[in-house]
Amino acid sequence: MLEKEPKIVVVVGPTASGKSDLAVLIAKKVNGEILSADSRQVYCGMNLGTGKITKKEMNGVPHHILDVVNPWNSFSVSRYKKMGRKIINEIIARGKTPIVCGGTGHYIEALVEGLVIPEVKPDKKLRKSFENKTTEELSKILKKLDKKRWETIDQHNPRRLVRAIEIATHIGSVPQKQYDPLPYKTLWIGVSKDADELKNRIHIRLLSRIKKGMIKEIENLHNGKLGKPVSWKKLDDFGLEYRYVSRYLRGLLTKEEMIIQLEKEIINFSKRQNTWFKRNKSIQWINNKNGIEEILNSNS
RNA sequence: GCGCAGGUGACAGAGCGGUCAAUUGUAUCAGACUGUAAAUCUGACGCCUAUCGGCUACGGAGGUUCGAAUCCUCCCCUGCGCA
Repeated sequence: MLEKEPKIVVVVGPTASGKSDLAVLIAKKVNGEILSADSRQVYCGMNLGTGKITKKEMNGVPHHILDVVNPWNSFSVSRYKKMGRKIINEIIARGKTPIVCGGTGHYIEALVEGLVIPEVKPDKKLRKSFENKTTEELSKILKKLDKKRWETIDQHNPRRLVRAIEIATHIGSVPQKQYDPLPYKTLWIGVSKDADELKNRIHIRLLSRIKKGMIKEIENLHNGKLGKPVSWKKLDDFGLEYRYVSRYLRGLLTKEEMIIQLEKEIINFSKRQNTWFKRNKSIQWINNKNGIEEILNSNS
């Protein structure tokens, strides 16, 4: 085994599992810098609702890809991958270890495993024109444009269908799925918690976030206190805290309903995250900070 | 205790003579994932069976009917109104 081969560490797991703390701990041990892999923490001003790590919690460890875009602008996996790759190279050039930490599987797949994203930018006009089409209609359109992709795509998913049509109209067809993985040795660590404990952590964390002013944070986003107002639609699309708190602010839910529904959604989300990570057989699962030392040593 | 409204699968809540193991939502379980990914989407969900199919079910007990979750009788229970 090559001694000096650059290595990266990837810490994954469902929301509220304690990834961020663990990543900081690892960073301290291996002289690392952290790259967040979270599709919501990239936005400025979305802190409490996303559970973004605080300066204090960072404990001196540099963190990247947090607060890189304003919430009224859009972001994408593709941009994430480009930014992340650049930063990883810089960290390695500095002789340090990149630690990717987050719960957005798709982003990690692009950044680390190298899922190649077709170079077709979102076409707002096209998307708008398909807004009112039924799923069946979209499916038919795709079938005509790109039979091959049509055969494998989820026929019921309008969002995917639109994207596939978008790619096909711009470059003829959807290219085959391919990967350009990072050329570094990768250590995958997953943080797992048993279902009841995770639920409990989610519950406690939600109440604490509300107490710290999460509702105000979201109200400010919509009121434009950060520069430009973020539309209700956009907040709804951010999901979870942003979706349910904004529905409460709009008077669509009572505070109690908001909390109950939101908590359920967070739990469901954590299950979806688990489903995603489960298929990556390289991940070594641990349920607390103990034993992390062994994993780091045995794989170095 | 008289009046009215009800009792349906884990819960909510449709169905009101056959096409009902029973619409739908929630919960639960499993899954997908090519520039929105905390988004978006799929499947299973009474019991037995690989499948065909079989069995038990709509508060309880009877009854009418070729056939009842659906109609009738009595009983039990719940909510609201009047006492």
